[in-house]
Amino acid sequence: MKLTSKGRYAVMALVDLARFNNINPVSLRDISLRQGISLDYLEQIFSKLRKKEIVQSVRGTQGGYVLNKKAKEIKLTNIFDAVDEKVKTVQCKKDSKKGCNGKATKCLTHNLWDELENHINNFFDEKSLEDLVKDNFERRV
Amino acid sequence: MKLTSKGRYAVMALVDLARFNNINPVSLRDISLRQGISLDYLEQIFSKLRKKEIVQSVRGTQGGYVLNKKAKEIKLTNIFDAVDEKVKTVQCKKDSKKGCNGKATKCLTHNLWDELENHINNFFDEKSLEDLVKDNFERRV
DNA sequence: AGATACTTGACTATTTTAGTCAGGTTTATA
DNA sequence: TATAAACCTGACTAAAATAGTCAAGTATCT
Repeated sequence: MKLTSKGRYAVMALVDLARFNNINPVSLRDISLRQGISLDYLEQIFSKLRKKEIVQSVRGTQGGYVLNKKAKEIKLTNIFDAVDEKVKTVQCKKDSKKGCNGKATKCLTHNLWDELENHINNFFDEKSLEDLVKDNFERRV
Repeated sequence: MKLTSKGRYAVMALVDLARFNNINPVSLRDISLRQGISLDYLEQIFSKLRKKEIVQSVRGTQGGYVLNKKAKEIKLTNIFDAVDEKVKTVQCKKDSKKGCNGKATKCLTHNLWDELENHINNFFDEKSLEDLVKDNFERRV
């Protein structure tokens, strides 16, 4: 089980963005330079973040991106969701009423994966962008 | 982020094994049939489980596998570890003394991924094979 | 007008996953 | 002792996912 770069980059970029947010739109170019992430890749990522209304874009010179909500209201869940980084533990198809994979009963470990999924999602639900920025600021002092 | 089949299969197979453990060695063929996992793939998985001393093999006719420890003492951590299913969140190389990726400071989200890793591992550390077998038995009653 | 920066979609190399396949070795039992 | 059940090992591979790149725009500030 591995977290993908896309998810990590999205979070890194948003933390970077959040730190400068109050002043001006932040250009992807700046984020790219500061965080060492390819500009083209960032564009893909921000396109998704925009569609999910996590950021707003400002076109033209001096343009860039701005948070679309307060940092406090942006949870990790939202970010991962936007870039299609879902936690997925169970493959069992749920269409058959009670069982997994067409069998009559749930597979031996069905509940386990459900629990795990909840456990991880709880973590993501609780952490907000604001938390991350704060944590970062404090470490630096 | 996705759990791979190898990890899921390993856990499923061990739960299956644990249920019959007290009587006789359980053959992979039986597990394969009951759980719908390819025999060849199971062999790969059990080879790893054996090397990490989670199971013991009994060769020859009527042979199979037996748990090498009490179900209570086998934690999910051990299982995932054995089949190389580690939770890996951070890519940052740790060799540079304080920073990530050769930079002077930790990357903006370093602590976050560490926390997440711990959060997930806590879950794995606490769940034992026994818990899973019990949970399964209770559901069935 | 020109530069900056967003926007979109197609393309691709690499890696990982999820197995398969082939050819063993060991041992209980008929 | 022959044979079949079952473990054991390593090499191979198709398919999917990942991590990007590339190209060709469009919008807007100065």
